[in-house]
Amino acid sequence: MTTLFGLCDCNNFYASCERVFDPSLNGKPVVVLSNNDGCVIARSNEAKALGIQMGDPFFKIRNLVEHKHLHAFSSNYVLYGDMSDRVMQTLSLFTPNVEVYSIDECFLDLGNFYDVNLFNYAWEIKRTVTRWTGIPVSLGIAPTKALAKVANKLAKKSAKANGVLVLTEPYHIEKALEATKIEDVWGVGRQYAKFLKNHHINTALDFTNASENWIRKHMTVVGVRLHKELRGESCLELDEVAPPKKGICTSRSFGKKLTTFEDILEATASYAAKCAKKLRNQKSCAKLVTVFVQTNPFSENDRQYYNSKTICMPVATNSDIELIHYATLSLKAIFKPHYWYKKSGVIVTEIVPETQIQFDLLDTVDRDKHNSLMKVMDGLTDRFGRSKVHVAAQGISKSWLLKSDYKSPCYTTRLEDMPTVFI
DNA sequence: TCTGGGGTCCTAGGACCC
DNA sequence: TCTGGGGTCCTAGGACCC
Repeated sequence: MTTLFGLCDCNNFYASCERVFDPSLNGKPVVVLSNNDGCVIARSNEAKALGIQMGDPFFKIRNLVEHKHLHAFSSNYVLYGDMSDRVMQTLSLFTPNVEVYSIDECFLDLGNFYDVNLFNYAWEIKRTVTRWTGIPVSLGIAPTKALAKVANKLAKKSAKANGVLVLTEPYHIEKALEATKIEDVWGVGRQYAKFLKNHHINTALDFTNASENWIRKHMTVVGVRLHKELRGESCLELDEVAPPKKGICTSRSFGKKLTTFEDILEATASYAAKCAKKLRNQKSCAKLVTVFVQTNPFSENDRQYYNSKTICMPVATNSDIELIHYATLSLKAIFKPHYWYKKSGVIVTEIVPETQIQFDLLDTVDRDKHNSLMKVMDGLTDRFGRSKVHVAAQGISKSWLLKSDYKSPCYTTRLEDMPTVFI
């Protein structure tokens, strides 16, 4: 069977989302910042042209806001998630089999489309997505996922391709591999790129010409899979249904350095509640909860500390109340006074479906009561917005809150102005 | 002053068992 | 004191992705 994959990805996705709702930003340099307005995580083409790099700390480029009319936005994930759904829904009209690979990327199974004019079809997809959602996209089509990635990258880079590239002819595939630097290949990160270049493998084409045994020896079976994929042998299938997550993590840097147990507990309790909500969304429970804390590694004058503690809970749970309880115990075990803390996080693992929980004979928790309480809380959250109802440990001072000074309005959602309720 | 967050997969090595 | 092979499970660490 001959395989054929499309990879559609949104150009400069977060920056494009901000533009959809404020067209006056078109043609101007735009960046979107990470949580806490820490560093740059998305750039419009104009921002790239100013020399701004992915991951640049915002404080180092802040001067460009004034001097180069740079527009900077705090990240607004609710908006981006919503726009992502619209793009994915539009794409799924063009083939029944799609894999949402990330918030801004989607693989399309085009295995049944060999007899249509792929070039025209690709353009139809691109035009429709842009017309219906306002988000510009690029589309690469090729016989394997890794080659579709190559095609997508060139589609974006080449002025001639202008956002669409179909790679089905061996000659075109070879030319594309030759034009792709090894560090730009999907699955080749910084370490492998350095290693491969030391062995005179500078392009994707060089990589396909290396021996499989040599690659297995130095890059494990993952490298071998990539080798096959780039040579046109499809090894990676389309994963239409996302498998349930094996671990869920919520962690943030604080808006400022914290030192008291109470402040850090408030933040950590909130992260525990977020993990519980993520678990409920995927209808599962977790048995292990890990809490970590750390100081700011960039503050060279501060004494540094990192520690984590994992607790195995008696029964797997997805209740805010229980997770906060055990997260608190974990935090108590690792918290040390007189440090300036910058970040904490909660990780839940050993995740099982809600319906397959091992109960404990000595369990004293009224689980039915917890479950119905969580249902009520989720219902209120859905109606009135996030953080309107929560467990008291999450506190009201919120001195740990993230900085988010440049956030755009919630264009696609509306949060009612309701008072916060504690339980 | 100010440097993100959330994931996956693979391997090597140690502990332990028969 | 010396001697073997094979299996499983767990963990830490390293690589990668967006």
